[in-house]
Amino acid sequence: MSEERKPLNFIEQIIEEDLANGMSKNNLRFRFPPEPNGYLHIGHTKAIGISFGLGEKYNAPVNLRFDDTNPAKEEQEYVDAIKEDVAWLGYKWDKELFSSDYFQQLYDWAIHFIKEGKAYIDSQSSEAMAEQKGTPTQPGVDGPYRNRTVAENLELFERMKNGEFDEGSHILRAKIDMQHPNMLMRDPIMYRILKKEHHRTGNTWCIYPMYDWTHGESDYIEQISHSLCSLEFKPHRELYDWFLDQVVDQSLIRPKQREFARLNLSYTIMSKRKLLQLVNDGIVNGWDDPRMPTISGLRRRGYTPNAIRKFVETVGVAKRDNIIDVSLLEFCIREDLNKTAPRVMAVLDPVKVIITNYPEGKEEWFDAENNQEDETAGFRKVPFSKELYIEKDDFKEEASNKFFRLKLGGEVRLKNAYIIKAENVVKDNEGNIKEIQCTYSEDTSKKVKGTLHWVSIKHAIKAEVREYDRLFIDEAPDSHQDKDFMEFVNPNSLKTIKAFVEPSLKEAKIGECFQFQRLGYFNVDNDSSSEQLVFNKTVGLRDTWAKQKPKQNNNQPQKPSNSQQQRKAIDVIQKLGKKYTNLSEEKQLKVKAEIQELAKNVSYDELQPLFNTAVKKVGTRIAVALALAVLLQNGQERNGDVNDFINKALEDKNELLVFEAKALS
RNA sequence: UGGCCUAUGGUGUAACUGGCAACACGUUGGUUUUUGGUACCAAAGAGUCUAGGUUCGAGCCCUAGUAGGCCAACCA
Repeated sequence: MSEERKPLNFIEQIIEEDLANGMSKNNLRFRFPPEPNGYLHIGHTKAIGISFGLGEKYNAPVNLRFDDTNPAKEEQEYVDAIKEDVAWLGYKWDKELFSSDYFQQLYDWAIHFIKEGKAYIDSQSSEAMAEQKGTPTQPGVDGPYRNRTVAENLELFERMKNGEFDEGSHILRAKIDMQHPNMLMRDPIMYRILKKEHHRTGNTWCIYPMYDWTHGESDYIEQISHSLCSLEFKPHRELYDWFLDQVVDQSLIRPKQREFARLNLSYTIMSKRKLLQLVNDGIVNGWDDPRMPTISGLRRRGYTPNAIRKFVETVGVAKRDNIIDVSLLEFCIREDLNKTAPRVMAVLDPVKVIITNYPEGKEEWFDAENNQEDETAGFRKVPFSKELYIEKDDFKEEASNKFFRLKLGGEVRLKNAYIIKAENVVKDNEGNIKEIQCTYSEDTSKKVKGTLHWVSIKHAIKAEVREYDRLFIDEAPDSHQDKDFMEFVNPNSLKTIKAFVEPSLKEAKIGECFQFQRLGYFNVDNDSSSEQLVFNKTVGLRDTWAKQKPKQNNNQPQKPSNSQQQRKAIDVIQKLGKKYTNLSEEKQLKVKAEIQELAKNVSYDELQPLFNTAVKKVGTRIAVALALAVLLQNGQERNGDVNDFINKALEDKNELLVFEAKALS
């Protein structure tokens, strides 16, 4: 078997390098460290996928560690929800751990720091400390308590721990460097007083360690080899390493923090705080609302772990900011459901069809294939009768032959049943179509272009269908400095429909996924009961017909084409020039004309700097020559610079350039 | 008066560590089809932010610039 080299992402490359440099594969260990202060969302799935994915790839353990150092925000409810979500995604953690497990060890180390003169108690207000800290562009200054004696520090810290002081009156800081260019190194806080009950340690502690102090040391205690987090923690790495330096035993694994770009999805927000606001403001009905990008929301919407994992895998891992198009997510769920979801028929927006030549009272039960993508899926029975529903959109009195659904005088196939022909329509006083009268033919071998889905009115079950649209109408709702993301909330993100579904769906269970043929994928919502079936639309089928129809809603995002036009002519010329020499002769002529046209809007001052373009950049020089010709024609005088440029071009070995230069001389 | 990170088709990620840019989504055609779905075929779309440099050769290395992001919570 030839070994295929699958490209490695930069984190895998780092690991491979470490392995090559002698690290044992057995020492590989990862962790996923959520703070239990909210629900996991699709963005977290990337972090989960990276660390757990590495665990699977290298057969290494992955800990689930709750970063619970702030009792004010964290709750058991979130711990449970997070565990459920990670497990649902199909990942298995090695140990379930909590940073709070390490509070004693952290405390002991802190004492050690104080004794070594590497930490001290500060007793100022947070405002005073913030002022001394400086700004990103200005260094900080030492505070008045920075040089307390070890004995004094030890005593105060002891009393902090014993609860003798109020919140905010003292803190423990690492003693590093108040002038450090990295603000995180300007004597960062290690402990603060918080007289709150902790979800796990109760009232044992009233001082709690800060993230920076806790995280690296927790990694070290657990012997995590690679500690992976998102980009905004990059500046923390220096501090992470500093803290580690103070305690690390050379014979043990020293964890490495590495950072990747977090996932952003178009038309979506990822901030827990903002998601919470949607919940609190009643924009959505809870964290698991199917419109939410939370894992629980996606689950309820009908997304599968498979699809989400595939998505995260496809998205890749790198270090630059990104916005992933939701269409990729939709592709992943369609791809998965196409293979697995049983097909059924449902009519969401019904219009009545009467089959005039079908006997009154007769019914037939046809075999219908459950899933042509899956041979083992089998068949079910669907009932047929004289009166049916089809979709309103599937009928037009008159239409061009591009419309191959039902029209007067035309024939279509009813999926799994007969071919019918529309003969007549009955309308109410206002001209709305009340029923379509058709005749059927038992010859089903005939070739007809359209196939429609339908339900027998007599047998159909009423069901509620919830159709969702994106929650925001802006591609990046929280990226506008001047506008609040709430301004972009889509008021029509939920549409509730009374639909008719085939009777086989009567026994459908909560969570089950179906393809409503020709419409999309739907799953049974939690709100569903034996009296009232409720479906969520997970995602529609690809609909190439909809694209052909003239667009009715002109809310199309404006094309960024004007920004293209606004690009300065000289820049465009430069760009065109670059590829000039690689083009076919025919295309060269086109580009040449384009450059000549653009050159009319170029000033000499813009062009002049390009005269000394590097010799090897022939294409650019040709473009300059072409533009120069236009300028000269329009009265630009030939000065020394111009002549130098021309002469140099004449001496070039590239024929095209020489040709254009000759035209100038 | 700063530090750090990033820059490749519309989007995302690659490019065997320097050898004339690939894959997926999306887009556009077409074939098949009892889903205008799926599957399959094909096409268009970037010459790698700019300018210099090193090199026989640069998307990969160096220098300078530009643009974007992150850093001033007793949050994580």
